[in-house]
Amino acid sequence: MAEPVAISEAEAHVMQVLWQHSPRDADEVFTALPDCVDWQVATVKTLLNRLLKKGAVRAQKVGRRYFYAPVLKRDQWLLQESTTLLRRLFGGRVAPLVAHLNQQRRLSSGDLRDLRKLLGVGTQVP
Amino acid sequence: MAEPVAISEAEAHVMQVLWQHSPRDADEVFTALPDCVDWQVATVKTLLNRLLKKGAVRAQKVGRRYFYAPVLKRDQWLLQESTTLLRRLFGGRVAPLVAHLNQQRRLSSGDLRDLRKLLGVGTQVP
DNA sequence: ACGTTGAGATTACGGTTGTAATCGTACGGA
DNA sequence: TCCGTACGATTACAACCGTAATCTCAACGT
Repeated sequence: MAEPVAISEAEAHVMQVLWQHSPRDADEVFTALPDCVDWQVATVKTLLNRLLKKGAVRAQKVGRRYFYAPVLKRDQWLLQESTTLLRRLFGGRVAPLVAHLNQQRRLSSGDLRDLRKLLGVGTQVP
Repeated sequence: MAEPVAISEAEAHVMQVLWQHSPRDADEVFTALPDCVDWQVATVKTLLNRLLKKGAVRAQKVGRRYFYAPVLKRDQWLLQESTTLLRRLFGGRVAPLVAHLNQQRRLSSGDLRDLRKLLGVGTQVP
């Protein structure tokens, strides 16, 4: 049934690099982290262990070290986080979010174009 | 400058009732909470105090009790939470979120209609 | 004047999170 | 064979969170 594994902010950074490419060992995860994340290796190991305990990643021992791979799927995580936020803030629907962003002038013309394209609005006069 | 006052989940519930109507005292907040939130009055008072300390609400003493009102604006909060999530998950843009929901078949026809209306797609043949 | 009571203030306490340092130990090199 | 080293495992620790109970003191009623 897959209970909703809750991933913290920091843990999510680790997942991101594992989603990018896996399996990877702790050190590889460490070096693959974006520059904006400035941790010690020890921190990465802690997070990997927490993720293991949560069942969000799995580890395979090769020699003396472990290689980690995601168990939680990225799509599942995206959906979970998104719907949680939409529920908390906008009654679970996405249109009010877009409306809000629009009202607050936070939609670029690029955003609008992408959205229109998505919604099949492209069916105009060729 | 208004630093981004961070509101926790539980605190947000309290803010919601204050945004609905304010000022209110602790007891009024307590009774105005939705049924799904099942707290003791003490809990509400704790949260109100934490919000006070964070500067998210302000209190005015009348007789022996305090009446609370939001300082943090709802719109500001909505925008903050939304953009934070969009940044964390979708590179800060909203179209990929909608695309994802769509792919995962999480957009109802009502959602689609609302979105189209919002995006001025309504300009069709009358 | 005094006690009751009800409001806010203080304290509690276990869990999670961010961020590591340190410990223990198995492998590989000398 | 012995030692250093490089990993994972264990431990640390403060802040924040959810969730309250208890304490304290001022005001109201008698």
